[in-house]
Amino acid sequence: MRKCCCINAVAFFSLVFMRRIRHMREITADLNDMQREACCHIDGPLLILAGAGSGKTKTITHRAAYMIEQGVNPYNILAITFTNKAATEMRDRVDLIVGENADRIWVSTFHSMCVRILRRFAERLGYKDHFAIYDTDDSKSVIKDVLKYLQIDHKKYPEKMFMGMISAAKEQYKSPDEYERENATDFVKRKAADVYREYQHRLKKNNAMDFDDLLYKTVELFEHNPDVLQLYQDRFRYIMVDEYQDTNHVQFLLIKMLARQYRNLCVVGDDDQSIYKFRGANIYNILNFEEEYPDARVIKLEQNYRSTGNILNAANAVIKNNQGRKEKALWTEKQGGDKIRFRQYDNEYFEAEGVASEIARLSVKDASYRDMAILYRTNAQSRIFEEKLLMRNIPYKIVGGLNFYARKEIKDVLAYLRLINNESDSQSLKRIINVPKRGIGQSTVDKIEAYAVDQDISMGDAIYRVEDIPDIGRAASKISLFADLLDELKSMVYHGGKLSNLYDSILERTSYMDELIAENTDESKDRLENLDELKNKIIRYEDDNEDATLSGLMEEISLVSDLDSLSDDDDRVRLMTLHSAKGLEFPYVFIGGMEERMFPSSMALNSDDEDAVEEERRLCYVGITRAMNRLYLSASKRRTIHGATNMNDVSRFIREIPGNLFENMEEVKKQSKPVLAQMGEPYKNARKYGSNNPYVKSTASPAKSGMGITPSSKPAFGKQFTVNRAESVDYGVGDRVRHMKFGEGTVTGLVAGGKDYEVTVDFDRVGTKRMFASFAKLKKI
DNA sequence: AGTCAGCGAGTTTTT
DNA sequence: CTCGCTGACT
Repeated sequence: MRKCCCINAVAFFSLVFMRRIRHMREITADLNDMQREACCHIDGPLLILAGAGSGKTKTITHRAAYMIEQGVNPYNILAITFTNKAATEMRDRVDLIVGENADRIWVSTFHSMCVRILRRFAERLGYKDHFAIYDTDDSKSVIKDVLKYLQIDHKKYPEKMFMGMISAAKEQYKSPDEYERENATDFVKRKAADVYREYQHRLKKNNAMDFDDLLYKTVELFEHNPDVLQLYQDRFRYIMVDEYQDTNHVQFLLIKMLARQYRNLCVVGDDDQSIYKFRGANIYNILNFEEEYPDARVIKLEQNYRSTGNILNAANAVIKNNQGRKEKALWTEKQGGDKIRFRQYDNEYFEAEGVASEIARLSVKDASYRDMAILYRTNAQSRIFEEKLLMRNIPYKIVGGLNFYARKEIKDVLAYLRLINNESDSQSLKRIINVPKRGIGQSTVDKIEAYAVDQDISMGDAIYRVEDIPDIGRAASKISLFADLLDELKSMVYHGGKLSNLYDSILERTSYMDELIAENTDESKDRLENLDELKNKIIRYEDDNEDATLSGLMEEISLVSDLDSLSDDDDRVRLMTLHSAKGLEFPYVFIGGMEERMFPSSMALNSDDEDAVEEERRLCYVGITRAMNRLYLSASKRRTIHGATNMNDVSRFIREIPGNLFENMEEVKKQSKPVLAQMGEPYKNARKYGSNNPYVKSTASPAKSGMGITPSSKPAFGKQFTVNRAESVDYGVGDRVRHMKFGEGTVTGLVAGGKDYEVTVDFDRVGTKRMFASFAKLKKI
């Protein structure tokens, strides 16, 4: 019996041992030499310079798995990523390799890591653990109040300027006092220091932190509480930081503090993909890593597994034009491949149309919609692409863009939830005290606020003392009703009610939903849909978290972006900014707006910062390297921005790509010549004066439904690329159709014009309209 | 207190 | 072009 046990024990251990050996081999088996080296370097500082598509995620996930196999307790591993999506992906992939226990690795973004730490030790900083997280909108309205309070003219000194300065100060880990001291001679910055100080004061009053505070306060916490720092240093013996080129100074400090004891710090990044300088990312964190950690091992991953040779060569050719980068040479085994397609269109409608028609073509024979992405420099560009995709019934998804949580109805309801969660949150209170209308006007709100400031209490407390507030008049009873409503909702939380029920109660008790239903417009229907969507998110949160709490929900909502919910399984074309595309890959990539002043942006071109254009170029590099099989680049000769039409040269980045990499080399050469060379003498002078010049301004009135620029643009503007052939339409007289703006209606006329169909529709809401089929967004229903 | 018209201003990227 | 704000009016 006993012997039997022994044998079993031996067998068991050898089994485990063999499994481990096998695993070790397995873990590193499909890595290349460099990747394997990075994977197996566990102790001491390590810098992995990972070029685009070089298997970076694979390497670090395998590294985590390898560490666990080597006996490192997963509990002692911290992996910091830039986005929640990257965090989830990393966790899933480690799970896949090591199975159980991987969930004990702490994988998170900088911000969510900080929130977790701060919640636990909030009181050491004078905060309550239910503190709210303010987004940019919230901050802005606080700043607005501060400016009013300090009697600073917000027209002369806009909120945005102060926000930028305060943010920059926080990223540098500068307190208001330090900031003031360092800028004593600068009039505006001295003012900014005052705003900064008062802003922080108010945030604290509201028991709220902004995004920058999350990082700042964590560093502050560690600095003043060695015991807390010790706790986390002990826990995080192995630290990995992804996208290290995007870290700012506070993040640098944070990591440095945490890693000080064990020095097992592995950072991964690519200086060529540093595209967040505008929000404080300091590229020198990665460039000078070896100076900070002289004993650091440096490993370069230079083999690209993603893109074909042509695409990679184009990317290399572009990025080569930047100074001051770490020399590296990405290479691939996939030589050749499809050549790059570039095309310049007459205007942005034709450009979008061209892209949409190519997508339609590809979807028929080569690819699924999910394999394709349209990338652009600014969110504003998405609209036209959206229109044209809609017209062709191509399913698409806009990633990022105007944040779901930034919508009015969502912010309103969230403000209720936030206020219930954190009664000090005056900002949320002000937002909803009269939403929906309950007869509490601005002057009343001002009186409550003045009283709260005077008594040094929050507005949330003040509304319970209406009888003490001077001059409140007959609004008092209304305020009390509001306070009662809040009490009722709060009690639901105290009694452990479900969050989704709380949500329903809010909508019900405030009649918020009823009002929208009564409104019965397309817009209100949209809003109702969004509210439903929010409810789904809440239910999903409850399903995913056994210990679902209101503050947990608020946190998730503050820190999770649209980007993170991007799933691979819905078959749609992805539309997003180049920034959002970082870290993703697609077989077919379209980059639109390849024009001077679009990309590189006019901001960058006008900037005194020499590096501004280089950052744009890095962005271009990021964009190009997203493509696996084929890359489409497009530009538009004319583009209407804010009502004015501009003529733009083809982007310098196009000219930086060697001609032989293009499918249509000759055409590209012709098109990428500056516009004035194509247009001839009379227009030369016009260009110099930029967009305010009458010659450049469009004389045609640009059109409500995109009809302003007709297909027959003048030959004087060089070679034409007519893209819109006559569309065939799938509806006829008598059919019901839906228009994006005008709603539903009945087709009453359909006339074939020279190039297009002229459709007459009798809309239910707005009456009869006549439009061209290729521009109207009509869908048969 | 609430609504609505008219005006001016601002437009890069986001955790 | 599209918000957002102001100020006059109901």
